[in-house]
Amino acid sequence: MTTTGTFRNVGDDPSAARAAVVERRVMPPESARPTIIDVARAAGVSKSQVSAALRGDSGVSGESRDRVLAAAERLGYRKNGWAQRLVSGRSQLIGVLLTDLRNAYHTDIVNGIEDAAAEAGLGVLLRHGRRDRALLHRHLDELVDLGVDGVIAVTSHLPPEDLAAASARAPMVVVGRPVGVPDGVGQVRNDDAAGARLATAHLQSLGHRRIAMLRGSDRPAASARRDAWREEMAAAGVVAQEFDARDRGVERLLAAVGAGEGPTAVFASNDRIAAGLLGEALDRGLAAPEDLAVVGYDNTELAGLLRPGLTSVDQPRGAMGRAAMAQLGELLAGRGVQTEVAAPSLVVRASTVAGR
Amino acid sequence: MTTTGTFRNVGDDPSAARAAVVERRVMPPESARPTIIDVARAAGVSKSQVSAALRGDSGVSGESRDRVLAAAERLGYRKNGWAQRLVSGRSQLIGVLLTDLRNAYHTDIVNGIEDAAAEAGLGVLLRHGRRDRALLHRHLDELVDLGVDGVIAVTSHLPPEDLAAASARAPMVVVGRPVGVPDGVGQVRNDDAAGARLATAHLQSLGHRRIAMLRGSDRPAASARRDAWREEMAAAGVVAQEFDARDRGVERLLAAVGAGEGPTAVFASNDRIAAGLLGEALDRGLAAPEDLAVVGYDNTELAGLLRPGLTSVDQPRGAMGRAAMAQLGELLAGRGVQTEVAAPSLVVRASTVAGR
DNA sequence: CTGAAAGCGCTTACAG
DNA sequence: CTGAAAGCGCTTACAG
Repeated sequence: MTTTGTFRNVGDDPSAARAAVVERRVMPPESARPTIIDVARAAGVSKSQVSAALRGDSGVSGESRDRVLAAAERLGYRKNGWAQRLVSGRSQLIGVLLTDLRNAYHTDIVNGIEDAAAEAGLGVLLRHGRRDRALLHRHLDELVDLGVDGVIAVTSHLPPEDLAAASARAPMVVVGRPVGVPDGVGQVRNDDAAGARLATAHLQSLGHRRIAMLRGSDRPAASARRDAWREEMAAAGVVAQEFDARDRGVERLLAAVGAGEGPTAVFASNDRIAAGLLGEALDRGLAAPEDLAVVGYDNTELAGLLRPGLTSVDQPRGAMGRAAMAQLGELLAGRGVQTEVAAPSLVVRASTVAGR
Repeated sequence: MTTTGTFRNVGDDPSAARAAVVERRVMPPESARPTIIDVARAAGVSKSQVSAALRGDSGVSGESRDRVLAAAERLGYRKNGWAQRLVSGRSQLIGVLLTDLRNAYHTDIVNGIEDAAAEAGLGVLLRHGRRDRALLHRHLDELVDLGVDGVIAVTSHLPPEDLAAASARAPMVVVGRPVGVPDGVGQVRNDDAAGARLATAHLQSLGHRRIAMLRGSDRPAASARRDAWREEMAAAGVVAQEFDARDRGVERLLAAVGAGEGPTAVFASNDRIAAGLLGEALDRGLAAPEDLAVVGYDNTELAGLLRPGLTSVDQPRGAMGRAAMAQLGELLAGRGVQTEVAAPSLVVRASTVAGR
C-alpha cells in the first residue's frame, strides 16, 4: 500500500487494497458542445428563432418552439453563459462576500440572501475572506471583475476606501457595521445598543448590580454594545468594570470573581467570547449562573449546545439577509437606499437563569 | 422614526434619528466602461497590442507595453471577464459545492481548496446546498452551466446520477463519502474505520469494556464508523450496544447508564451528536468522564469549547481540501485520478480523561 | 514587433 | 412569425 503523507491510495476496505491504484478515465474535453447554430440546423429554423424560443420570447410559433425545444433536448444543448452575459450585459449573478465561514452568525444571513436572490431569479456567488483584510479586498475586486450585477458584503472588516471603490463599479450593500459606509452603499445591521440594553436589563431584573463587560475586539459593533452597557451602568450608579479578552481579560475577570469583589454577571460582546469565559469559569470550579451569570451576543448554535446553555442576544439574521438583498434590488433598479436597522431580541438560557 | 417589521430606518445613534431616511444616489450604470479599443486609441497602438500587453504576452516592445499599461491605468480599464472567457474557453474558475455552511467540518476543507486553487491561479466560486438534495442538484447544474472549469463537491449527499451527469460536463471531485462515486470522478475522504478504531482503542486503553455507539444518520461515513466499532467490540468479546439519536437514542442510552447496566463509554458518529449527548447527560446529573466517557468525530471547534472538552477523531481537513484541488488539477490536465484516503488522528480532551 | 481580420456563442434590432 | 446582419469585448492566428 502506497503512502503519501497522511494519504493512502486505498481506504478502509481491506479487499480494495489489492487494487491499490484505481485509475479512472476522463471524458473527452467537451467534444463539440452544441451551440444554437447546431440546434437551428437540427430544428430547421434560424438561430434567431432558437434564441427566442429558448428564452421563451413571444414571437415564435408554437410549432417552431416545439421543434427547437425538442432539438435542443435531443442534442443536449446547454447555453453558453459567458456569451449570454457578454451580449446581455447582465450576469443575473450577485456576489456575496463573507468574513468568516466559521462564524455561525454569518450563515443565516447568507441563507436569507440566497432565498431572496432565488426569488428574484438571481444566482449567488459566495466568496470568503477569512477575516483577512487583504484577501477580502482581493475577493471583492475579483467578484466585481467577474461581472456580477451587485455585491453584498457580510462583513464589517472592509475599509471605507474599498467599499467606495467597489460601489463605483457595482451596486453594493454591507451587512454589519463597518467603520465608514460611503454614500451610495446600502447597509443592514442590528441595533447593538438595544441588544446591549436587553442584556443588561435582563441581568438587572435578576438582581445583578455589578455587571461587567467582556470584549474581544475594537470593532464598531463591540464598541456600540460597550457604550450602551456603560450608559446603563452609569444610570444605575454602578462602576462599570470592563475586560478585554485579548489582554488576559478572562483570567482577570475570574480572579476578581474568585476574590469576591468582582462582578456577579458578565455581558460578553459575542457568543464565542462568552463560551470561552464560561469554559474557563467551569474549569476553575465556578458555577454559572450561581457564581457568575453570563450573557452572549449572536445566539449562535453554540449557545444552545453549551452547558449551561448560554443566554444570548439574537439578531434576526435571516431577515437581515433578505433585507440586504432587497436593498441590492433597489440599487439595481436605480433607486436610492437607506440604512436598515434590525431589532434584536434576547434568548434566555441557563447561564443566567438556572433550570432554563 | 419609521418602523417596518423588525426594521427601523435609523440605528442606535440618537442623533441620526432626525434624518430618519438617508437617501443615497447610485452611480450612473457603468457609463462608458472602457474597452481595449479605448485603451488602444489612447495608447496609439492596435487592440491586438493592448490585449497582448495586458496579458503579459512576449511579443510587445517595452515602449508599447508601458504606453498601454499607462493608458489602461489612466482610463481605469478593467477587462471584461465574460468576453475573455467566451473566447478563451477557459474560465480559470472552479466551483465548490458544500452541503452545509453551518458544519464547521466543511470550513477547513474549503480553506484547503481555496489555498491550493489560489496557488494554481484559479478562482473559487462557492455554492451552498443546506443539506437539501434538490438544492444541491440545482447548484451543481448552475455551476456547470456557468462554465466553471471544474467542480469540487464537499458533500456526501449527491446521488451517483448527479455526480455522473455533472462529471460528463466538467471534471469533478468529491470530498466525503457519497454512496456511489462513478468512474471519472475524483474522491477524497478520511479513513472512517481507522478513526473508529482509534476511538475505541482509546476508550479500551482507559479500561472501558462496554462501549456503545451513538449515531444520527445512515450515511456511509456513519456506517463505516459503526462497522469498524462493531468489529472491535466483537474482537473484544463484548456485546455491541447501538443507539440512534433520531430514535430517542440519547434518552435510551442515558436511561441505561442510569440503570447501571448501560455502557460506560460512548463513541458518537460526530461531534454534534456527541455534544447533544454530553449536554443531556449533564442535565441529568451524570458526569463525564466519570459516569460516561464520550468520544466524537470531526474535532470541530465545538469540541474545544464544550465542558468537559470533547475527545474527538480529527480529520486532516486542510490537507483533504488541498488534495481535492490537486485531483481536480490532474483531471483538468486530462489525467486520471484515484481515490485518496486521509488518515485520521485522535485529540484527547476531558470527556474521556479528566483534567485534559 | 505590429496591425487587420476572423471568430468565440449568444442577443438585438431590422427587414421581409 | 421568420431570417440575415451586426455586434457584445475579447483572443487567436496570420500577414507585414
